[in-house]
Amino acid sequence: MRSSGEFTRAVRGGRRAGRRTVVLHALVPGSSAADRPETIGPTAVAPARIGFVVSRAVGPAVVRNRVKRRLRHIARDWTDQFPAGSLVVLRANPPAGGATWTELRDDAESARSRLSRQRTPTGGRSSARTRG
RNA sequence: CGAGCCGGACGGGCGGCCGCGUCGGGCGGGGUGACCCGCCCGCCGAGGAAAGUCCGGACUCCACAGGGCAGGGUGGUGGGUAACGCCCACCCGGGGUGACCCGCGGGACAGUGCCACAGAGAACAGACCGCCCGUCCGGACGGUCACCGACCGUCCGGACGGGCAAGGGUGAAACGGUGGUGUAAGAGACCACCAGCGUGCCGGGUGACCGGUGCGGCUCGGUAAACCCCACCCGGAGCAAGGCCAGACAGGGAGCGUUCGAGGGCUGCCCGCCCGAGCUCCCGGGUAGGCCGCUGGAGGGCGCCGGUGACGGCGUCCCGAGAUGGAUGGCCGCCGCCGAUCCCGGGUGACCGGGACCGGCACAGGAUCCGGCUUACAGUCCGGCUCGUCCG
Repeated sequence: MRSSGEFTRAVRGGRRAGRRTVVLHALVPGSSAADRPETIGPTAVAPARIGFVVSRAVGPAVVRNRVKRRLRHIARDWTDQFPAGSLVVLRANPPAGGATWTELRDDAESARSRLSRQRTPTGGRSSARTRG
């Protein structure tokens, strides 16, 4: 995600799951009439898109860049974990600057499984645990 | 060997797997086209401070970048440089035994302001204690008169009048210092030397200034990161500069004005100059996308020459980030350095050598590009120099 409008819509209109180091927002299309899936071409639907928010409260530039790179690494395979057209925002809390790699990964994956499990289209809850 | 001063360099290394960004090549796709997208392969991919954004430039636009006032900056001298508030050398002042270090280092007889507390007195200053002289009072001792008492002399204490500023004490600072003459006691009151101020001459230096010598009045505080004065410098904005393209919409109303000039620009004002037919406000609507600028430059390494040096000249070789929600992340192996624990060997011992395992390895991330400054920083290496001790 690149535009600030998309970030605002995802953070304000989406579901939220908070952990110590990160907060995850996910806006899934179809939940309301205003959030129709964006279309590219006549039939294809855009895949889920992800954005990151790392504020100055996390730390100086070196720390912020490292946190953002780690979050990007974690979220590499998340596009097929959310329905097409979803807007997903992964935001870092201030403790993320001092967290280790495993702490950050576990928090982010925990938040993701919480949101993506409840949004499985078939309603099945056992098949959503695809972590690892 | 110990303590220390100055300068310079580095700031983890090698390798494997997955992933990311630019560029080049290949294949495929979209589009009339400019161009864009996907996959594969290859090369490359953060710093000495990339930081703070404090100075100086290059570059871009403002027509030229004019004069005065205001404003800002700099402040020993000479040089280096594209330029600087930077660097080098020297001068002066201060500190250190020394190598060296520190200095926002013009002007306080152009003017104005301010100097707290303490202290007697703080800027044409002042007399608390004190020193000296005189008068008076009291006391002690001695002398004279045969005694009480009186008078005279010496000493002590007090009051009053006057002289003094040497000594004590206060302070960051007390209107020169030392010695002498002088005096009732004293004082640049006078004398010698010294310090300081002003001024003349001689010598050295491009210069700041230094050395020597004569004269003068005798001493004349500090603060200009207080106003101010003097000299010199400074046009404004900044890569979101600026340029090209694509795309979209929808206009309506009011006011001022078209050479008798609205409105702009040149800095804040004035003068002077230039552009000039649109400009301002209200209501309503649309867009905020792409490309260029964009990285080879006052660039770096080495050698020679000039210069005390900063630096300059010549020759030769090398150049391998250009993102735009902003590319460096994840996992692993070996080595290096530091710290704790344990084991083995040597030694009476401080300790030395070897091994195992655990933990740690700083400060910090480009955004137009350079030259500086400042600040942060685990640790390592190199060179030069000083002082002390011991040995020869």
